[in-house]
Amino acid sequence: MRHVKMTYHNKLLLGWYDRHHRDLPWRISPPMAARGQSADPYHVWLSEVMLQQTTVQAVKPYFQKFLARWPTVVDLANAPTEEVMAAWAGLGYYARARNLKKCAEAVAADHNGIFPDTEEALRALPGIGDYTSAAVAAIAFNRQAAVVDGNVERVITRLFAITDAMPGAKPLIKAKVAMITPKDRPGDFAQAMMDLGATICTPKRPACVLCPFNGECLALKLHDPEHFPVKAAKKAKPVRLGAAYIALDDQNRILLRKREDKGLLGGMTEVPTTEWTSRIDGDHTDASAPMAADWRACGVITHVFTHFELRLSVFRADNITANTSNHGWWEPLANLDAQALPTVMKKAITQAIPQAFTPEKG
DNA sequence: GACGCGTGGCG
DNA sequence: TCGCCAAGCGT
Repeated sequence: MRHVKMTYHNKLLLGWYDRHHRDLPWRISPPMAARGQSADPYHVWLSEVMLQQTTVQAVKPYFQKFLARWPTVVDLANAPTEEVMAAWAGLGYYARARNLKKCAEAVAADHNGIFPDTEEALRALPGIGDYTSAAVAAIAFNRQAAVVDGNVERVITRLFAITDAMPGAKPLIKAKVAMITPKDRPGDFAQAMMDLGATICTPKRPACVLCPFNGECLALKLHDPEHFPVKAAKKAKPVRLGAAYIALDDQNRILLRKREDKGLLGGMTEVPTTEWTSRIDGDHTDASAPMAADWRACGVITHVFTHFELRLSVFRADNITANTSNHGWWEPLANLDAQALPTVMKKAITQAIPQAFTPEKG
């Protein structure tokens, strides 16, 4: 009885998916899929890592850029880490880029440049967790893996009206997904569930009237789909303060440094800053600057990270004698676009030098 | 299990 | 305006 019901779910969902197929750069065309082709594992893996906690819109240009520059996983494995970090700059969660490089190196060195085709073997690679291993196994290798991301969690908790709070409900959700994942077209099933969550079963104001499950959904029967999934209240975001120093020499070069490989913005490039503390220690001007100079205040920029809000006072000084710094390097302003500068650093530099960066096109 | 970890878009 | 949050992973 239950098996018959779930088969019905699959038909509803895959029917909807075939009618609403989204043309994304990492997917193969429906005619190719109909011929039994699967997407390139390298493309699937690269897109899935980029899509971790990141919107399709933001990922598209980065995916195209990476694929054009490093057409195969071996090309990526052989690339200089600094170039990979610079190409990732702006996309966020930079540990993903560090692990992306490590994963490519592992595939090249330990798997002959060929991605392993099982969920378990994929799960052992750097940066590949429960979600990504299942997604790559299902989408690239046609494995019957239970793919659970934030979209699927939302769809499943609504479909079955699961009232257990997150993240405690994850095992139950995984079990439900495993129960309804078909042996036939598991990759399409996974992508259909995620597309449904992204376009119909949205966090706010879901379009239930258009949903293929609207005759089955228990949360809709309760007239409260927005109530699912149940989540615990979040903590308040603390504020941290600091100062950033835009140092320019007489050749129009700016002083840059590389951050430690671990932690916040790990491995990325920055301008000199003070520590980011919960209160102002000293006046955050000349005393905390990287060198003595005629520092001029340029205003304050605010940047919100995952777990705190940062307010940076920006200072600028010109015509500095370059050898007065004993760490970092002096980079011509014309080369700023090619640096591994995270968005918060671009904001600080732009505050002091409005025309520092070339606007992105497309 | 809880926390650290970016960014940009949207209502 | 501003809080929410998006195809999670590592520790």
